[in-house]
Amino acid sequence: MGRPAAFREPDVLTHAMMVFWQHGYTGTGVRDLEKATGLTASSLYNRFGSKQILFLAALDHYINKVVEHRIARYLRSDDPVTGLTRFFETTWDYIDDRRAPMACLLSNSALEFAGDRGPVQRHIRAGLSRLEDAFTDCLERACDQGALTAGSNTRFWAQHLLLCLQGLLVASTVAEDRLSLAQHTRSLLGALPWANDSWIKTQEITDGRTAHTG
Amino acid sequence: MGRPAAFREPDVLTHAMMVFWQHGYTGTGVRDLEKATGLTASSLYNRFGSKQILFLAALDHYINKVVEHRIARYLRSDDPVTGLTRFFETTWDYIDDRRAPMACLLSNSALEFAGDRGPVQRHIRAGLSRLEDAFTDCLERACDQGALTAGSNTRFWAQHLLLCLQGLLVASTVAEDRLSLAQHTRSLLGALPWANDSWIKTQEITDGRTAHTG
DNA sequence: TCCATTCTGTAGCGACCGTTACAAAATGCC
DNA sequence: GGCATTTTGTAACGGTCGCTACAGAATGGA
Repeated sequence: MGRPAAFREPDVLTHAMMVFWQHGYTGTGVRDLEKATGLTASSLYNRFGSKQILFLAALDHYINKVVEHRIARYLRSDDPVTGLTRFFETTWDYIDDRRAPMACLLSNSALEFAGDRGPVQRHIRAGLSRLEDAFTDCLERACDQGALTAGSNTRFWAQHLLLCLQGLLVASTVAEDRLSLAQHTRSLLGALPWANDSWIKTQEITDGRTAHTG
Repeated sequence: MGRPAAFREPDVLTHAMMVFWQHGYTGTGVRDLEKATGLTASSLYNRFGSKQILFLAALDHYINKVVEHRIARYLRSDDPVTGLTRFFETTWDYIDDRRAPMACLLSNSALEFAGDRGPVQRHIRAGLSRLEDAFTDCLERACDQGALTAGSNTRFWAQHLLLCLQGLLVASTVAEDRLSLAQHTRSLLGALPWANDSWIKTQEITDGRTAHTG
């Protein structure tokens, strides 16, 4: 009972997420959140209690929507190798759109709350773990298909990919050309324990050359 | 002529740098800068003109002192391979000291000013270029010594190391154990085009095992 | 219809933001 | 000692910060 809310919470979280993504936690004011969501501070506080809690909800929303969507689309695709490659390649798809948020809300928040030991860090870690698990699954399937050498430590390499991904995200915010990003992505993926020359073959299919060795 | 300043600018920049490093640009208030430097806002504004300009000066100070010091100590050491390894390994030296600033002022600022196209991004790029050049030099010398395969694209691999370093820095802010950081550092460096088994040999000297393949 | 409950809009709280005006203090030069 | 010049400390500016008190609006249940 009581007066029904005039908004749908997922929409509010999506808008809040975008603002936090673009301007960071500290850089986002409650007035910005009012504009982005179309709600008044009253409603926001009535529903979420504080800016910090709203931020945590937006973080979770990011994990459940953005991250999970990319996992489902690329890392769980039928072809794990191509999916993995596409996952990385699409990381900087919006790099030229200055109005689009940059990099990844998780990485951005990780650095902004670097000294923190509170709930924010815990939520970030949860999101990164989800990615790590998805990478592991993907690599497991690549193993099963014989693309990776049998018995590879998929958990380790998943962590490794996650670490490299974060580097790629930071680099993408200062990169002046996207070509070099693509080349470095090849290198990162090339470091995995590929079986035979399955990696090279995949690369030849994708664009017909390997760029950097010489 | 005129009244002499009661401070040495390098000291002021060092203190300002530390605060920005820990709390970011937006997260640092002028009152924080007053406390950290021991100066009043009057003096700060009289000398630097604005918080933004002071930040840029602190960024340059970081590049000229912190980054340059690490370059000189590790990347220009007599043994380029060991130097490179130590450079990475010492990245998370202060990870357990909660009062120490986290990660790297350049990476932190890169993400905080991700959407920016102004002077901040230019200063960051300048600092990263300095690192890239130092990596290139270091790899060149590794080539000359026969540790890397002759004719390797050192510029590319330097950029690659820079990218991986940034990933390592982000990861170090959320890492719960430093052991895995060390293992991933081995992987990152192991992806370089080492000649023969010079890399393996170096690793055996350092700690007697390679951790993750299995 | 009246009530309890929940949500919304207005208006404003005290605190802090980056910045500045202004006068006193400290120097070199005459 | 005066004077021009620069730095320093005090005090405060208008604006924004996160947040909230409060009254009105909208519901379901009695």
